[in-house]
Amino acid sequence: MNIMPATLFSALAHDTRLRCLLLLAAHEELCVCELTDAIGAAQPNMSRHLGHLREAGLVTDRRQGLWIHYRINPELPTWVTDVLTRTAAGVKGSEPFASDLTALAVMPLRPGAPRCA
Amino acid sequence: MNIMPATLFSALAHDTRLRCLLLLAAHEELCVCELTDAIGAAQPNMSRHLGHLREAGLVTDRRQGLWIHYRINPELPTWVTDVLTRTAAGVKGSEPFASDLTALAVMPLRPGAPRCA
DNA sequence: AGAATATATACGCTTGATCATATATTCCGA
DNA sequence: TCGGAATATATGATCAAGCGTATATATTCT
Repeated sequence: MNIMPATLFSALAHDTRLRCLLLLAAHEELCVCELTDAIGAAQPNMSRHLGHLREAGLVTDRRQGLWIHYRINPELPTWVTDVLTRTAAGVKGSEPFASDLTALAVMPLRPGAPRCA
Repeated sequence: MNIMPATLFSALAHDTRLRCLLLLAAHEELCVCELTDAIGAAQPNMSRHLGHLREAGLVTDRRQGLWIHYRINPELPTWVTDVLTRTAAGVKGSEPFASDLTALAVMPLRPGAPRCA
């Protein structure tokens, strides 16, 4: 698995995408509706940003019924996951990243429940 | 010293700027002509990219006579320098970053000598 | 089959990034 | 004080990023 620095950093350069990645770094796997709800983004925007991350090779997707679950690409080179880890540590407790985690935690209907939010 | 993730990653998202930062990470302090020569960029472009890095707070500049020396801002939060260190380790030996270091090493007239390249 | 839900894509638009060229500024040396 | 070198900035053209709206696709449920 190879990734160009410009590809990585361009992907991280938009807050919506970085917020997605940090949520995924904390939760292993999340579906689009969870990310959309936690971040409060419009659905088409979230879809496009996730597509961006997918094309950059940073995340992988898995369809399960109606939902598509995203996770951080497990084949990323270690330096890339290191960058993500350090960034997560650096922004820990600051907005909007902190709110994203709590918003996800209090989200009422998450997949696995009969109906998604 | 504070820096927003989007600011950092936008700055790193362009190869010319990343190459400058990695050169600076390896050499403590470099003047514009050294960076321009090592990377092979057009002078106005280099100036604008350095201005971008300066406005982002990633580098500081110091004027010494004719030359302006740049260095990585020593007041950066640790997570930012961590990101830079990990990135440098990740791209070590790959192009164009490897060539930049050798190009700088063989540069004939570097400041301190009577005339810059 | 048809309705409902989750996700993705297409289109038009606005905004911002990058570059090439030209010009300005700052400083050195004669 | 004048000329030239190093660096910065302005300008205009081009191109990609991002967004809102609308629409398409896929899957499940009835």
